[in-house]
Amino acid sequence: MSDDHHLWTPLRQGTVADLIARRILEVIGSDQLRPGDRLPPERELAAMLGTSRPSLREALQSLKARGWVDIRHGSGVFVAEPATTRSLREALLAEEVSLRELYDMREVLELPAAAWAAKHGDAAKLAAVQEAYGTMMSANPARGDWRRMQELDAAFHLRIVEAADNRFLARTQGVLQEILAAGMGTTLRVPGRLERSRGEHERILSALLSGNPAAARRAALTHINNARKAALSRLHEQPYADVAGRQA
Amino acid sequence: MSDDHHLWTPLRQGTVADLIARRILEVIGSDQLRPGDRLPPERELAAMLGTSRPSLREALQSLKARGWVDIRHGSGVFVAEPATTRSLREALLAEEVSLRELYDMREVLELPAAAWAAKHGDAAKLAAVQEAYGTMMSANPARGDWRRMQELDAAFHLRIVEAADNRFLARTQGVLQEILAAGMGTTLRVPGRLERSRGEHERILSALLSGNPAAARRAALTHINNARKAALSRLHEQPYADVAGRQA
DNA sequence: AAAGGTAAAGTGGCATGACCATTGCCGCAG
DNA sequence: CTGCGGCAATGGTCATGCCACTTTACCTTT
Repeated sequence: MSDDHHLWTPLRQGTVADLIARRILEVIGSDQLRPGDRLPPERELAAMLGTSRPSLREALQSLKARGWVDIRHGSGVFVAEPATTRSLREALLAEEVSLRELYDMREVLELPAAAWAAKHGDAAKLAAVQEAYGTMMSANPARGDWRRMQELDAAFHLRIVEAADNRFLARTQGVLQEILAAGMGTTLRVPGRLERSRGEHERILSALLSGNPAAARRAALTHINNARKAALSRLHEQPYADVAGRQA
Repeated sequence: MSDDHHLWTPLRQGTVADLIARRILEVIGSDQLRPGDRLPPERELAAMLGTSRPSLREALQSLKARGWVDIRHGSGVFVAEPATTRSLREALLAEEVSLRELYDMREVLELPAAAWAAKHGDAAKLAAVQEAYGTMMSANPARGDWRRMQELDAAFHLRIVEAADNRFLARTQGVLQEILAAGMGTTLRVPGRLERSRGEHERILSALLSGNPAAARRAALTHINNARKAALSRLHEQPYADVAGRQA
């Protein structure tokens, strides 16, 4: 059989509910409708779109799940605030796996990785670790650019795992970091955490460079445990302080 | 006015669609329904939940938007595969990972898993491990059904990891097993391997049931090392003999 | 016997229409 | 001017019927 199938696109793609959802997103995206604005009543909107009310409602549920609209019984459907959107998405990501599971997984991956890197890591990859360390140390946190600080931190740990010379391990660590970053902000903003973290990083690095697997393992464990504590304290304080009261 | 309002909780919280969605998530989260499984037909499920089909459909659209289910016109509603698992597998299949890396990864994942399962594993999940063990022992290898033997073996190890109560860990192990199975046949056909493997499994299981983390860890390490040797010896003989032509 | 087409059953997709529940406003009574 | 009661607007839920897609089994054709 030939590979012409990609030439033919369906006349109408997706279900009606999906089409409606996309259409509404277009309108919101084009600023014809701004956060806080009310959409037309379901009955009217369905008529305008030439569909039934159930189909429209399915589309609205989909948008609501993704945090784009806010449905209030008795008053109407409103375009949601962007802040609400973001926190909702984060909450959903966090719901998938708990913080405990994620940090336990860090132990599973990073302790053997540190040990292996110290034992077998070749010079080039260890140099990459060292370079990431240097970049991180020279970054200035005064500007409050926490996002960049987090990226540098993640890069440092990823270099270590890569030095362990196991692609499966490295890939898994990459996915773990993604989830961790998406589910919560950096833990470095916890008072005093940044300074302590730097010291811990230094201990890990020197253990790697001196080729001491046991020390590298211990240093990594200490670091992860402290990061875990910081993450938990951050959760207990004021999670999502900027959207307080707007939650469903 | 007094602050008694928190004493009074609404009889039923949220809309029916939301309740249904939460209910389905519970079922999925409790592992009674696994990725790839099909949900009951909409009509039946709606009847079981005591609601109407439109309400159920709204809930399904919400779950679909959040990536929990996969709805296929004409065939059914299926539990979706977590995005993390999918991306991991794709990335790993693209680049060819070596046997060494795969078996090293088994150590990384399964040693802590065995230790945790022995230490904290709840009775139900340990019972699942024992059941998998029984099924594996009662299977008759005389029929030469190596594919089934391998599946049972993989199931046994997966149950252990699941007993460690970490969903991220369990998913990663699932991907690892898939790749291991796709890349090479079972190592159980190596002469004498089946018998030795059974003894090793028995030692792991008894360590788990007696709640001895250190012993569980040692037993798992021994098992993996022996499996690695068998895999290597098999590789030198007739690599991929039994899976030729069965690949996608 | 193998290949292909066809019909039927199972399942999701969509529409209609009716009624219930909540909210917010407006007018009326005090 | 204030309070409250009712009414209209709007989302929430349900029942029912039919359409569209997928899959499977069977039957025809070669």
